[in-house]
Amino acid sequence: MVNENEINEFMPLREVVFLTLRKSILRGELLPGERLMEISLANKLGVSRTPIREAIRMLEHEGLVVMKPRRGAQVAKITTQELNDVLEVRKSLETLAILKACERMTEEDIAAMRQAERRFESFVADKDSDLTELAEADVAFHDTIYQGTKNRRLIQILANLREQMYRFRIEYLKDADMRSSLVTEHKAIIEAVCSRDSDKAVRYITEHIDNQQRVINASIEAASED
Amino acid sequence: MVNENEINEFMPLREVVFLTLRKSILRGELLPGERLMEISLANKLGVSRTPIREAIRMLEHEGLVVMKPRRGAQVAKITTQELNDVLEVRKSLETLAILKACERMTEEDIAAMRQAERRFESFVADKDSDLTELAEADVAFHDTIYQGTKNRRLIQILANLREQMYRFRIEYLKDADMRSSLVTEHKAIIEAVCSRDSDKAVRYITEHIDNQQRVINASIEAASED
DNA sequence: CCAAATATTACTGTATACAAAATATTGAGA
DNA sequence: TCTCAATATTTTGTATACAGTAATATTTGG
Repeated sequence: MVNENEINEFMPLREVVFLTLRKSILRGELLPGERLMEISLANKLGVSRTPIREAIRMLEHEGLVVMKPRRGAQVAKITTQELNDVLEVRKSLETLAILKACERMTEEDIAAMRQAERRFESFVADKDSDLTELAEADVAFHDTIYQGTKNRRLIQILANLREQMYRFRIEYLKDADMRSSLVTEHKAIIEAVCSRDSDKAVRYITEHIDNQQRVINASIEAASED
Repeated sequence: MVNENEINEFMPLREVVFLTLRKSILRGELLPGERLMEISLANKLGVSRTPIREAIRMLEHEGLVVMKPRRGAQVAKITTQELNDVLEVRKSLETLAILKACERMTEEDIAAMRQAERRFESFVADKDSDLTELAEADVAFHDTIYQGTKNRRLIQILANLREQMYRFRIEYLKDADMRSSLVTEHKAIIEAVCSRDSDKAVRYITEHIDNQQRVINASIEAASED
């Protein structure tokens, strides 16, 4: 939709601001509830209020910020309820995605998926790789599946739902055991897709998401005890 | 998300402009490919360019307009491919919705659903009722199911997907036979939900969407022959 | 009369200015 | 010292101004 992510010099400032603010929110640099004040943001980023406001409109529509009437924007708070709502939808759409991927992935698509998995695996093997790299490699792997569905709308919605959970994805990547079991799960998914075995693929992806859900809920429980 | 739809006088102009433009696009008054020029829109709506631009940012993020670099916004074109992409996702999420509705709808929710259906039925019976009323009553019926899921994210995404197809929904309501079969389908869905029979409910809702898909694709075929 | 070069126009992208509203602050009186 | 009102400050919402670029019209040479 908006996002092709190549920051070239012809990209409008609003896009740059949008990407910058979104990254800050998803990485937790801007905390939930924090106010986004236009003038200070404008000063910090060295632009005027106009592109700041337009970026906020985009973030608002994506659900990452909420507008308080006459009080401006603040970073959206995520409740356990909302997170589980997202996961419920996501599980359904991930299932649809893997089904369609089984039907529609070409040999090249499958090669790209294997390639992405190998990359993720190498980051897991490397003890020095940081969480951001790891998370990106995981995203890239799942993206190859999404792309395999050939359904642009599905790709877009899934990418969006994933972003809503970025902060929590980081959590479950901290655990080394979790990482290696992710590799196992990825490989099972790949094999199922390769043999076009949609029943198996659905089973594995469901398990994959369920595992994530468990870890995320546990980490929220832990966090709410602070 | 953005949309609580009560146009009160404290609503920012950007919201009013956003809702106005969206309605125009969905009702086909602004045609696909048509350019949205800021100054003329500003003059027409009696506001300055600022709220127009912010509304365009929201529409852009919703996918209803696309930005051509340095050429501004134009109404997004919908291809058959895109429409079928939307329908594929929608079928999956409608299925999820009816499942969760079976689990979670309260007696009041079910009463509201029956009520909405009766209203739709009376519009169908009335030969004078216009298509817009009919479409709204149909929307209201399905909304009661969405609300029954208690999943705000799901409600929001389904509402959004439905909007993408507004133009085509009108098509299949033109046929009187179609309308009465809609009533039958609605009733079947209600009974399944009432008895918490999720298998049956899923079967009926799938059929419901499949019927829509058939009619819409037929109407697009017909239209593309112009 | 046609084509290329140039001038003009129109529109976007960005910055800034101004008004109204909300919030914070100050000060007077009890 | 506390409370409440008046004032100041901050911040949003909207309008407008200005610059740069792409599209279009115009002119000029062949």
